[in-house]
Amino acid sequence: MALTSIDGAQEVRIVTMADCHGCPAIKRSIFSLVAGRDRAELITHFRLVSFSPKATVFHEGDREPYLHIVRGGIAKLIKTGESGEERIVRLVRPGDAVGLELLLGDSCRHTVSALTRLETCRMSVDELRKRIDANPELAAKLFRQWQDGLDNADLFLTEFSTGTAHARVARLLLYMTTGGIGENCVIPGREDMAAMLGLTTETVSRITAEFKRQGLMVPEGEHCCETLDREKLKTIALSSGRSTPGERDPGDAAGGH
Amino acid sequence: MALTSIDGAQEVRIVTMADCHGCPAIKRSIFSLVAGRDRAELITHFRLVSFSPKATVFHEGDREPYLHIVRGGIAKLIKTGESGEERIVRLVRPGDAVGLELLLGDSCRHTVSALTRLETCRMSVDELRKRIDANPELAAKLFRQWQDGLDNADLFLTEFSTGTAHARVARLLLYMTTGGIGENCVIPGREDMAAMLGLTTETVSRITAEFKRQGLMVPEGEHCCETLDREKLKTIALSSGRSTPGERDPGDAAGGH
DNA sequence: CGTCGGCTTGAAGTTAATCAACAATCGTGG
DNA sequence: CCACGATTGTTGATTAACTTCAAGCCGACG
Repeated sequence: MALTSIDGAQEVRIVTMADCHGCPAIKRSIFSLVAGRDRAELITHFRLVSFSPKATVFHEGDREPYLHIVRGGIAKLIKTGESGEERIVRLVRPGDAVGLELLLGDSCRHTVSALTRLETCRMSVDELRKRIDANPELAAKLFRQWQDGLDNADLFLTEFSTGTAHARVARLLLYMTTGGIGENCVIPGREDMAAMLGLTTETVSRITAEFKRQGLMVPEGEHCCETLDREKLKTIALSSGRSTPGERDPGDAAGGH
Repeated sequence: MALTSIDGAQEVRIVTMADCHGCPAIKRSIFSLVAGRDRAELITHFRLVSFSPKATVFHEGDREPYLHIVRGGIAKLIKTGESGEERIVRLVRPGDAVGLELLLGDSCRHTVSALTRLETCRMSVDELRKRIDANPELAAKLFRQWQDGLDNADLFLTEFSTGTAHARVARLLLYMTTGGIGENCVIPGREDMAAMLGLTTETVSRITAEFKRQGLMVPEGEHCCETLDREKLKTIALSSGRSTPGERDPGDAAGGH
């Protein structure tokens, strides 16, 4: 067995002012408005943590003393069903906080793990609570974070859990490679895609393979894909699925060789 | 055209202290800790609003000056897709707030309408904002509200958008008649169920009919259902669906007559 | 009494899951 | 550097599940 429960392949470091300045998440972060001397004090409570892909940040049900703000990379939030199946309920990107529920004294709602290489800024829940009481603007920032989470959840519900398999895959590809999440061009593994879309890995594989054959996506490097035909994918994302009626594409049918 | 946009079949009333005392939502409400003189002042900004089933509270995209706290009944939050199809992304119950996003200056995220007869306590967004700045405990209450929304969204994602149609319907029935939502015994119309489960009304109808024939649910009155076989429904909710292999049930097959 | 909306049912057609095999890729250690 | 086993991705054949289209039913209501 691989020691799945202890895959905290992480590394921890003190945070410097330089880290903060270079932080790609600073704008969206809840601490964006804390500056100068205050920030200097604040960051003594921070730690930089990095996780290799698939490493775990939280386990569902745990009661952690820290929450994390994502600095770089993408993390997935997983709910494990009673029958053991895993469902990815949303992805988080730089600037998002994970573990906000800890602020309320609750236990972790999801298992959070790294989809890509992940870097977070870790902070004590208690410390954060103190600051919230003192600073109403911070509360507003947190409202926004929660709202972002909700919007994200709605997105997964409306875009990734509705419609045909073709439409879902198309929508996910667009999502992963546009403003929403994709700074670069990250295409998750088939299993992760399946867990986001409520499909099987086989189905996802078939459909992505089909898209590739049709030239709608051209893989570049590992889990990366620079060129995709956004327009056509958008059509598929909207329509109920396959090639638009009337516009059959003779190219693919014979694809299997 | 039916004036669909103006189906605000509502009635508005000033709020009295007695209303507050009798409020079934008082415990979960964000204002639970405001009492005495403060409350007396507070409620001058409240209005009681009641909606008949299907009436609309908010329209997605609108910028309303009020948010609502549900006092009684159940409301549905609807997202309308680009192709016009409606998806119910969650239900809210007494004590829940709708329109929190208005606090952040955003427009309404969902079309909110009454599933059952609905009574809400309406409040000015601006007034609420003032109070938040003055009262950190209120912020904490709001955190909780947002978190409840998130939990609810996760529930819809994991319970109602995954698994076979049988499992989904079973889970929804259990949800509607247990702690989660169901004080009484509300069974939504087939179309609403379909919109929550990502299925067609026909499929939902078939499955509920099947459940009825098997005696798993016995309708009582209009959209109400007192007796249901929770245990068997739980089994169906977990398993991938129909009668467990080996334990075929001879009762149903001939059901059609 | 007739019509309308919501529910049920049937038959046919599609779609995606399942089971099973195989290919490609990765990481590891020889 | 290559060989090996272990993942991860691809593909096919088959079956089960759900949708679609179409019709009929029932109760409410004008």
